Formats: sequence, C-alpha cells, structure tokens
Amino acid sequence: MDLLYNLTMESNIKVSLNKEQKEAVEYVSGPVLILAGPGSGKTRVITHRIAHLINQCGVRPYNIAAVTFTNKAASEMRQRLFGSDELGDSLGLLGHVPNQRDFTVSTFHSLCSLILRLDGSLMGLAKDFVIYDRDDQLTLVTKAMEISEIDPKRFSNRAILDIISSSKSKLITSDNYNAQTGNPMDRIIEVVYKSYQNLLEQSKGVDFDDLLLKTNLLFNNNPSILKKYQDRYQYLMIDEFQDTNMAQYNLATKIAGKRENICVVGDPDQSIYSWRNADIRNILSFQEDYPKCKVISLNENYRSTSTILDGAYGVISQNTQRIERKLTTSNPKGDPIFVGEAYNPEEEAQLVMKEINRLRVERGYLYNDFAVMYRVNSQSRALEEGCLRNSIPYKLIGGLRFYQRKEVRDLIAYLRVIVNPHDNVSLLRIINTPPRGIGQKTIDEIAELSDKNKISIYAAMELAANAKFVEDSKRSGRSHRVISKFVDLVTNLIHDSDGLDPTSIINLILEMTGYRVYLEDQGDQGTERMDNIEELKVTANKFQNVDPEDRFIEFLQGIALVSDIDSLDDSQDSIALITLHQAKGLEFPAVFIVGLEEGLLPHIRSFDYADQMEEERRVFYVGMTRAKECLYITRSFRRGYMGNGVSNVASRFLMDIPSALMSHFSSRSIPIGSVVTDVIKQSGASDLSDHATETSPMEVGQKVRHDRFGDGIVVSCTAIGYDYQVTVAFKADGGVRNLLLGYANLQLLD
DNA sequence: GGGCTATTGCTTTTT
DNA sequence: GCAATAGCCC
Repeated sequence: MDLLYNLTMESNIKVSLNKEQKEAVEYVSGPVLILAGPGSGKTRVITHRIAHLINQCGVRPYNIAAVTFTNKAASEMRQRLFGSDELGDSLGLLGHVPNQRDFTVSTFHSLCSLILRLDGSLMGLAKDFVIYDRDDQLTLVTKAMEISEIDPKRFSNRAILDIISSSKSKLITSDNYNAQTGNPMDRIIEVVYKSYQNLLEQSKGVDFDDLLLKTNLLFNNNPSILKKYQDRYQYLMIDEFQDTNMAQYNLATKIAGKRENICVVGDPDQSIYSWRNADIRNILSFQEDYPKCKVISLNENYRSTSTILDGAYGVISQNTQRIERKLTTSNPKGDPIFVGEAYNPEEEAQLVMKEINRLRVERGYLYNDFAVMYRVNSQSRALEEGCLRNSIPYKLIGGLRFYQRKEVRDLIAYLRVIVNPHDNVSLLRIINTPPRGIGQKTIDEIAELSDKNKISIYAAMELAANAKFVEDSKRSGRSHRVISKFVDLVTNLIHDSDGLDPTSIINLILEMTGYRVYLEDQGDQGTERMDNIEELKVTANKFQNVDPEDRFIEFLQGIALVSDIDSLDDSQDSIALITLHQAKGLEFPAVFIVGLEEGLLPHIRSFDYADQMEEERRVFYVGMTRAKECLYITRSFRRGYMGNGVSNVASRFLMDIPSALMSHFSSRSIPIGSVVTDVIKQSGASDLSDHATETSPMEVGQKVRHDRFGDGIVVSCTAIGYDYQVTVAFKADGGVRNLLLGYANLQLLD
C-alpha cells in the first residue's frame, strides 16, 4: 500500500537533472558522499532523492530523515517536497503524499532535542529540560568560575566556555575531562567544567552541545533505544556535511548503523564553521569509515555568470590545503565584477545604495534581489543608516539579535520559570525585573541558603518565606516581605497559566508581574521594547495549534533553537543585510560584499594561523558564489575601530581575482546625499596593482599641511582605484597616517 | 535598595 | 564608541 504515491513528477526528474545529479538521486542504497560545489543543484538533488525514495523505491516518509544546517533550510525542503502547509493548494515536488508529516527534516540540534524529550529520562533527564543558549552558558561559566575561585581577570569566561564546548563536541564529558597534560590551564578547565555541569544539572538545563553529547551517550548506553531510531530512520541524509562536528558525525553513523543508508552532501571549499568545532576531516573520516562509499561530484554550476565563477575560483584556488576542483558553467559571461572604493563606511554604504537604486531602475530588479554581506555584525550599522537615508527597505538579520534583547530574554526567563521554577539562571534574571525591592544583599543571602541546603534558588526562597524560618534569622521584615511576595507571584503565575496557550501566558506575565507598566514608564524605548514582545507573541501564536499538552514546551524549545537566518522572510520586498556566514546556502541576483580590507576580511584574528586564513578565504568564496548576475565588492579606506579611525589597506583577496574580470568604480564623485546616476567607470582590464605604475602626483619627502593634523612630510604615495593613498608623518604628534589624496585637502609647502 | 555617573573592557563568525 | 559593570550618593 505504500506504493500508491503520486508518480507524476518522475518523468520531469529525468529531464531536469544532469548525469551526476541523476546518479546522486538514484543511488539510494549504501553510503554516498556527494561533493556539491556552489550552485550545483544540491538542494534539487536532495529533494529529488527523497522523492525518488518515496515514489520509486516505496520507502515510507516515516523512514526518511534529512538533517539540515538551519531550520530555514529544513522548512524550505519540506515545502519543496510537499508544498506549503498553510496554503494547501500549492503542491510540491511530490504532490499529495499521505503521512507526509512523518517525514523528518530538521537540524541536528532539533532532532536531538526531540529524541531527548522522548527518551532522555533513561539518563535522568527531565522531560521539560530547558535549552541554554550561549548567553545562558556564559552566565553559568561565570558562576562556575566564581565557585571555583578562578580570577575572571586572568581567565576569560569565553575562552573557558569555548574549550568546554569544544570538549563536548568531541564527546569528552566533564567526568572524562582529564587535565593530564600538566598545563595549568587544563587543570582550571577541568574544575570549571565540572562545576559548570553541576550548575546545569541543578537547573535541569541542557546546553547546545549537551543536546548532541547526551544523545550520543543515550545511544551508547541503551542499544535498544538506538535500535528504535535505526529502525525509524532507515534512510539518512545530511546536508552541509563539511560543517558538522565530531558529535554530529558520530550521531549520524550510529543512526545509520548496519544499514549504512547514509548520504552526506558537502563542499570542503565552503567549510566556514571550524570555530564552532566543525571538522572538515569528517569528509575524510566518512570515506575511511565507509570504504565502499560512492563518491559523486557535482561540478556544474547553474547559478552564476562565468565571470563570477571564474573570479571566485581565482580566490579559492589560492588555498593550499585544498583538493583541486574547478566548477564549470554554460552560463553567459555577464558583467564584470565591480570593485569599488570609498573613503569611510558611510560612503561605502552610500555607494552600495546608489548602485541598488540604479540597478532597480535599469534592470528592473526588486529589492528582494539584493543582498549586502559583511564579515562582522558591527558593519551593519552604516549600511542600515544608508538604507534609511535612501529610503531603501531592508531586513537586517541578527544585528542586535532578537532573542538577545533584554525584554525578550526577560519574557523568556519568566516563561522558563513557569515551566521550571528551579531554573536558577532564569530565576535570577527576573528576580528583580521589574524592580520589586529584592537587592543584591537579599539575593546573596538566598544564594547562600541554597548552597547550604543544596536546593534551588526558588526552593531557598520558599524556605526563607516561611514565617517560622524568619524568626530564627536576622533577616529584616522588609526583605522577608518581598521574598514572600515574589514566591506568591511565581506560584500564582504557575497556577494561572495552567492550560493557557503561549500567547495568553505572555499576556498573563505582562500584567501580573507589572512588566507592561515597567516598559510603559520607559517612554519611547519602552514602546520599542513592547513591539519586540509583540513580535514574540507572533511566534507564540504559531504554536496555538500544537497539542496543548506539549505546545508550551515546544514553544520554548522552538525559540531556543531558532537561528537568525530562519527569520529571513521573502514576503516583503526588501534588501537583505547579512553576515557572510549567514549567507551560506542562499543566492541572490545581485550581491554586494563590503569591507574587503586587511584585518576585516581576512579578519585580523586569522593572521597568525594559516588554516584560519584559509577559512577566511572560504568565507569570501562563499559570499562571492551567492551572486547570480551582479557581484560588487567594496572597501573603505578608513574605518572606526574602538573609538578611533584606522586606515585599512585593500584585502589580499582582491589581488586573487583576475584583473580582466574586474571593473573599478569609485565613490569620489558621489558625496553623501547627492543624486548620481552613473558612477560606474567601465575601465576594462585594470586592477589595483596596475595603477601603482602610474606617475605619482606626490613626491616622497614633500612637505604638506593638513587642516587637523598640521604639518607633515609625505612618506609614500600609491595609486588605488581612482585616487591616491598618501602616507604622511605628522610633526605635531609624530603620527603616521594614511590619507586619501582626494579627501585630505593637503596643502603643499615648500 | 535604587539610580546615577565613572570606568573598564571589549569586537568574528552562531546551531 | 558603546555597553556593561563598579562604585558612589541619596
């Protein structure tokens, strides 16, 4: 009866796939490694493969699992296969398939969360565990350092958390962490790791890495549970395989088990998450662990013009730790890669905005067709202001991350406390927000009480609220009153929220805790914060239809596991401002990559390590290959950094793009605010180095005067783009500054 | 205990 | 340059 699925698309599949793609789709039994370059139709292959499994091979959707990098990718895949859930009328690749909801598409983290909810009790995990994100983790590490009396000035909590996190992703538990090397740092980590894990367990919390680690341990210790999932997920597919870590790899191979129906899809050249413990060697391990695995390379690019592809190849081919591979395309040559220079980030943004407006008019692009990409989030600010100045609608992903905003986190903390009042991290967050007279002194006393009796903060407060207890303590009547009031508040919240849907619970919190009034007293800022909470309610609303028993927990889990990119929404026409990392897996007709400067891209922190430098190059490569038709690359001469402006030189990566593919344009002629129609100078073959040979307008040794810096002497002068960078040593403060000739307004002295 | 000011310390990328 | 904290004063 499983064979009665819709077969109508099958003929289309054969027409629209190339030879390698078709092979990747039809090779369904046994291990497969698909090396898929950018734009090679990877998503199509995965979706067609699933369709093939269901339609041709009679596999039930229930027995298939696809693991993606983000929730967004997961929901897109589901939609491509089955059409939109809400609309019902738009059919996907498969048309109408019974039991399509049984098909699993999710991220590793979501999948593990599900498994642990169902079977985690075998490892003593509460069903309603909370998932702690990086901010919560940092709070806990800081607390653990306090307990272990580690000086936070000497050891950074972030560095320690990074090591704990990387240990967890290598499946090293706090019990197994051995400081055997004799390195004093190791000893500290060992102590903090254990303490951190204790704190987590006390709060019934699980961090991101625990989701993967604990699921692995669950499978190790309970073969019957593992078998249950092996029998369920008989066909396993893993996307973005180059960015999986060891814990994820182990999970995948365990679930695949002896059936070995595991298909991984990845591209070593797009591995950009090593800092999150992703291990590119997983691709090698896969071939070692499955010596009979079928390797299929998808090398034809259907996305980009040949110019963009060749430019990107020029960049990526400079990496030495790389298996040589060159993509081909039959796409037209298209436009050159435009390289632009601006004086400062504001002007750089202006340059981008002007071009966006020009392309809209001349080519009929929509705002949705544009993305502006950058290395670090702080760059988004100038771009955002540029959009506002030019009335260009934009969506900013993760600048100040939504779920990191104070008011959103406060509300989530309340929600978590309702589910689990013994969640210390969340409780301490809201204990005095809005202010209710519980000061640090009172909190310290309660913390002491909780330590002494080995109970949670909330339990300690209940104890302290007990009238009999207060007689034996030196606690003031006032402090006793506020504690009692708070315990009552939490009790009432738990009681009154029972059975309500998530949105109503949020409303309940806003009223009962006085949070709404607290925000209203904050004027404009309060209004903005209230808007963010409304936004949270919109998310909460989506869980209205889920089984009442689970919807609250699912909602909390959902917000813990969302990524920012998940919220990227195409329904309103606006340009996307995103980091290069977030751009992975996306494509746009026109892409702007800004900030191509030494120290930014490549980032300064990669300078001392060859492998990190190569990863920076891959980051740039990923950005370039997002572009279908137009690719713009810009840089700024000056950039504010820690308060003072610094001069940046052009990124080394610019030199790797063959000069014949580039065309320069400059900001020189477009002061901010002016309306300029055409700033593109079609200069044909020229690159940065070409200009260096031109005659310099400034002699070395020339004495000059600057409005602000006073008198100085020219140290060097190099042509860059359509301007010259002059390095001047100034007398007054001895500073050596890089100036742009066209802007510096230097006065010649004799 | 709370609110204000001064100081510090920090900047990569994020499931 | 900004945001988070420490320390001071009410």
